[in-house]
Amino acid sequence: MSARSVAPKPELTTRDQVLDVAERLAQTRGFNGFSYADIAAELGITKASLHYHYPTKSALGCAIIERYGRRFGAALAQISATGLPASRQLDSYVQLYAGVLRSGRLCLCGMLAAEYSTLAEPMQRAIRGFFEVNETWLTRLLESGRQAGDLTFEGPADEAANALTCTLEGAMLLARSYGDPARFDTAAARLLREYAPASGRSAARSRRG
Amino acid sequence: MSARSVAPKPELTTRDQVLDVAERLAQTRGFNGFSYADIAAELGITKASLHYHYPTKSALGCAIIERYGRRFGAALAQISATGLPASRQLDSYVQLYAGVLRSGRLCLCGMLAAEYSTLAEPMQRAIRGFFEVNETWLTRLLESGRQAGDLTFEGPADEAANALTCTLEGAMLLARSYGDPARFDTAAARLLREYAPASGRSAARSRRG
DNA sequence: GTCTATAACGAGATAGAC
DNA sequence: GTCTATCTCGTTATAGAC
Repeated sequence: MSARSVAPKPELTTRDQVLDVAERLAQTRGFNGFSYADIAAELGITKASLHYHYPTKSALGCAIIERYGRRFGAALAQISATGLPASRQLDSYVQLYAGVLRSGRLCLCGMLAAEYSTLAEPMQRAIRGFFEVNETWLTRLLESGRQAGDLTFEGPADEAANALTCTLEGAMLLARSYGDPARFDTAAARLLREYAPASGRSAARSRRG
Repeated sequence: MSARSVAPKPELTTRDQVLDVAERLAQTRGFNGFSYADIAAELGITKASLHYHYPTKSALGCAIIERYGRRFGAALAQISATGLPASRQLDSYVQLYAGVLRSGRLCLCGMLAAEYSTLAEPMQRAIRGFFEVNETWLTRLLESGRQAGDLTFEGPADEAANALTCTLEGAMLLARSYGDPARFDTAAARLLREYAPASGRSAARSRRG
């Protein structure tokens, strides 16, 4: 029985460990806020070894975004696959962001959006790609939710999706500056009340009223 | 007639010119995205001269935030002084942000919020101070506007103010990444429709309908 | 108030041994 | 695949002349 035929080994390759550390640093300190030396120190290897896996920092940056986007896309697909009402899927979507913030990080691409003008073009392209995937998914969710009478909002669904994402990204940024993650939650709760007034927490409200 | 008794001279001191350049760089590239060398080159002076005016980069950072906050506060006071209906004042407030974006910049403190964890504590404190001034002003506007029947929103005014700011900050970030300032405008227009449904553009809508 | 010169360090990156 | 050693450059910051 070869190692390849059994379940994937829990041990991570150095390549993946590097990506893990770099991703976390990028989400907490920004791409210009960490160096190869930081990663090397944390993993107990040398900077030279890092360059073997990721020749340039820009290449590392692209790899981070790519993997992050892949995982994010998979999470969206998983939400879609539940077949739940749009309002519930919207809640799950918001929880995706909330979970990142609770883990002490910001959205990778929100972070990189701030540093956008200092990043190499391949990284810029990858960031735009992330937001486009996000917007496409969210637009479809909003559109179908409105048609089903489960979601309520005015105007084009893509504009609503854009506004929604802006609020979530901004809320992460401000919540961390205030050192108060609850700020994200209240902003998110307002969004859900706005878009899905008849679902979830409104049951609690009708129990109260 | 001494120079002090006449109108303020248009010539800026080096101190102010440094602040101007540093502010613009911070708003476009982030605080970790520029160096003393960048400022010195642009002004045609040496790095050593910069250190005479601002001994450390952190001191420069604090000075930038302080002046930015002072100007922002003055702009808010000017809006208040108009005595216009809250809905119109809210529109002016949004235009404050729109103007910054149109000039090719992001909100200074939104930018610094992303780099927050890498900044010295005095800068962090200044950033929080900025957001607090902002939130206090906006909360009062929303509260008084709602009481006057000019604005409509649910829940505590401070939570609404927080959500509103999140959307504007996030919209600036995303609009620039997309290279599409109009994204900010559509997100802002949605906000105004949400909070002031009976004012301004609704007149255009009723003319259409 | 601005300069030259330089210190002291950290960054990204490469060559070549093992 | 990881290491040692090194390069080159950019960074913040300081000393001291003018």
